Amino acid sequence: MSTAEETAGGEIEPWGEVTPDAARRLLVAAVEAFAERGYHATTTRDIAGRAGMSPAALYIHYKTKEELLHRISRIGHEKALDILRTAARGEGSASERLADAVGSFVRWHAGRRTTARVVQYELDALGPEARAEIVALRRRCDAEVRGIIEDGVAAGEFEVLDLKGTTLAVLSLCIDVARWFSVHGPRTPDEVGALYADLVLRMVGVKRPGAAPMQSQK
Amino acid sequence: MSTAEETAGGEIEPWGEVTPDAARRLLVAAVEAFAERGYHATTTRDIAGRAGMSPAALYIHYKTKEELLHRISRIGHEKALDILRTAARGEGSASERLADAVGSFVRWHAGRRTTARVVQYELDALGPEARAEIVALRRRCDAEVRGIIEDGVAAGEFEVLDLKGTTLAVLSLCIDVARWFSVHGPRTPDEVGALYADLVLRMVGVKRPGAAPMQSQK
DNA sequence: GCACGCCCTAAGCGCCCGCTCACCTTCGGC
DNA sequence: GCCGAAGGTGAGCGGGCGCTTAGGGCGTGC
Repeated sequence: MSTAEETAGGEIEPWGEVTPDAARRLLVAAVEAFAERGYHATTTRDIAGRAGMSPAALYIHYKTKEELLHRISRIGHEKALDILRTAARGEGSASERLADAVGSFVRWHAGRRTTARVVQYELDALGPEARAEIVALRRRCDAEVRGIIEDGVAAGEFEVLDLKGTTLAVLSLCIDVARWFSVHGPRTPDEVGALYADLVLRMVGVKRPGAAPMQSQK
Repeated sequence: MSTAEETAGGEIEPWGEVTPDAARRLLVAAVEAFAERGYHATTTRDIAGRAGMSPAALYIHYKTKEELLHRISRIGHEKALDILRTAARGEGSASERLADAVGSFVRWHAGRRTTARVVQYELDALGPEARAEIVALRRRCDAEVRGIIEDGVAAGEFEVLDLKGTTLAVLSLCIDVARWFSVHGPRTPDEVGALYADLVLRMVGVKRPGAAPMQSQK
């Protein structure tokens, strides 16, 4: 694999699946620009400039500016769904799987904040068809989390009054990390993940969430 | 007061303080447009059109499009701060005040979703000075919530491991309501407020949050 | 009854947007 | 060494943007 699929942390290199190289550089530039300024405030000239190309080069690899956003959104949502699905289908109790899901989901939103910001907050800039495709992926994310909580209720581990509302709140809490998290802030993605896993276990009524929590880094 | 300061619910009519009438209509139109499409995707022609005026009329009352956003943001944040301050300085235990703060804050984000969306998500479109002013208001909101949680910890009602992190998460949870809430959805603002008050009490470690919860409307 | 000041409009300026087009370079295959 | 495809560039088009300006109704004071 010449495109460096694996990083030191064992994580798959993001955007590794996008080829050729020029198309990937444009896409990465677009993610940065969209995250900083928002889709509508970003110009195609800015994207091309960040990728070290002329404005016209963008249109060799992408039909429109919206196609860039669509591709980013789909890849990002597939990654998010993958994270939640892996945690949901893992071994362990519902409490462990929920903590794992929230922890890794939050780590992704904090660590890959630029991508997450675009993925979670620029949805409305897509046209109706593209939007519908992405919304379907989001519903599958919701179903994964709801499944874990249902398991916990069935097993008597959790105590929730409103299954759908609680699921919505848990996902909402995680997603909003992309809005406020800053690399210059006092917390690492791991720390936020651990904090949020604990908070979510409390939300679903686990008695002693701190008994064997995910370890904070410091 | 000829401008209908009070509504049936006893709530102050929003934007009642904005005069003259034409300026208020333009501001309300801008709130709707910004909430629907985002600040950058909204044109001054669209705002003026919604207010039933020509594009030039906007500039009689506002110097720039950004001044509209600034005014909306300041008024909205002052309202949000007022809601939290009222709850924080009320009577009752820390649990009751926290439930009250979260409940009313969430009701505002759901019931006045268009305003809240602009206020919470279009901050980055402001210039540096205006942005700094709004950020200061946000910090005061944070301080109000943190104060209640501190009180609860001191009184032995709450059990939190990370005061600042928990405060951040509580506010984040409430704010994100503006992103997902829909008037076409199955929940009323009151119901979401009650649900969230319960979830937040659980997050801070209150043992039996449902013992005397805020009543749902139905 | 008429001059004045307050709102508002029609028209349009200068700019920059998304996107296109004609042309140029590079490079592997034979 | 020539050729065509792939991938790039410079210039620029049509249009919509934020905002300005000259001037028109119209209620009000006297």
